[in-house]
Amino acid sequence: MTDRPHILDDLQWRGLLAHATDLDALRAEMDEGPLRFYVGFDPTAPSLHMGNLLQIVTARRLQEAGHVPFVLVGGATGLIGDPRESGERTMNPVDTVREWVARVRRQIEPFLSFEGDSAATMVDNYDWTSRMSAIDFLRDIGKHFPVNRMLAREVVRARLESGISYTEFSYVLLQSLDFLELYRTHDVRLQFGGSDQWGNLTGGVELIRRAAGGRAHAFATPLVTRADGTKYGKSEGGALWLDPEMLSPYAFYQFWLNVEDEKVGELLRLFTFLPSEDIEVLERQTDEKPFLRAGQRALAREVTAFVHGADETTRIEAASAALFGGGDLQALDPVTLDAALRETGGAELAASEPLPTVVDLLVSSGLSPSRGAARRTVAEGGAYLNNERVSDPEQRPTGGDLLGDGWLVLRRGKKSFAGVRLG
RNA sequence: GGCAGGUUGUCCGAGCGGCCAAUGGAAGCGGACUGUAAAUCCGUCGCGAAAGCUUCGCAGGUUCGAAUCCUGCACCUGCCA
Repeated sequence: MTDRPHILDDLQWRGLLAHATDLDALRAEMDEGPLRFYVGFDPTAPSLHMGNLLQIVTARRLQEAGHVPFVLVGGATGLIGDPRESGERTMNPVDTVREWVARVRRQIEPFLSFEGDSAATMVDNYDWTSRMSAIDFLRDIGKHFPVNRMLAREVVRARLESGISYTEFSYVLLQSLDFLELYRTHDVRLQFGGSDQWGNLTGGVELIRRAAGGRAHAFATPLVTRADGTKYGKSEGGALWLDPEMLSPYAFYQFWLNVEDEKVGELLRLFTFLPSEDIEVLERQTDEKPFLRAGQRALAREVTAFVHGADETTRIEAASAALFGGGDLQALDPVTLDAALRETGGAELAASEPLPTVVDLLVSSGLSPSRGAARRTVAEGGAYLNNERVSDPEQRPTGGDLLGDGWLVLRRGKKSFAGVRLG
């Protein structure tokens, strides 16, 4: 191992410390030896997404620096719901939450090491929360939370007008209880999370101080936004899911590849494990020759490889090169073409005579949500068959249009490809 | 429990008996310019080839005709108890 910077300096340099409790004190504790830390994920969906990925990557950085992760999946908190400004959440059915807990656990496992000196531990707050009686909860936990302070929290204040249930209002107590529990049973002394969690994080630190007379630490990672300040993490058709069933690795890669120039450096720092020297070189390249998209390429490669694996990433890069290379699709060898179109997704149709119209193909490939939308796309000049613009919605490909072993390459707009295979 | 106000398309938000598939904004989508970037400009934006069909919290009703009026129900907000 080369002489790496101190983990806190690295996190700082990467811009991961948006808020933090006393960093000098935290550093002193870290320097005494491995520190046990925790980060939690509530099962609010069947898959984790970009925002959670930042926490996972951060946990991994800390683990690689020798500290010991406790990953909490919120089987209990997921049943309650963290208040958000947009309004009261609909409570998810118990069975659904239980299933999501299992899925999220499985999803996290590959990203951390569960063996060796700094082996991670997976915990579920349902284990201790469900056993607690309402009396104990109110006496032992509730007593430490002044309501006037709770009311002063930003989310809560935002919700006082529109309304907030007691259920969501109590959320911070549960998350604070988690920290206290892990502090007591496993000597966990650091929690981090997204900056929207800052109130919940400090709630736990405060509770440990009041209830156990202990000292704990917390830091929050920044909210990742687009250059114009709007929220990130949207890809075509929804959130940037980590589950390959919910968002294809190809689409995941494309998301990172299309990041704005202004954000490349920031995202490289936050999400990749590249050393600072490499990132600085990429930042300079992006600045001087943005059209080469060196930063975006590295970012997309690194993050996709972390989430979906190096082999898959190599295939995606080859697919992207084939489809966006500007070359003649006819000239591509069938194996490359076949591999590329498998990455983009699409459809497999039974060969029929005559072949379906372009409109039908756009719909069956998933590129257009309805036939009306597909017709519109054609009318707007945004439909392409084998990279040639189509002007007649009723146009039907012929046998001569089939590439490789029976593929048609559909494209909507500049960058949405889909392969339709007739077999 | 009482009184008042609210529930409109992905979101915000107009409409208050026919001219409403429903003004406007945002998001989305397509085109132009570029670098598979941003910004900008233009177009588009329920389903259907069309006839037409389904939408304005839910269920009924009045009317030739309802998002618009009436009744009941659900949920939300405020004031009172």
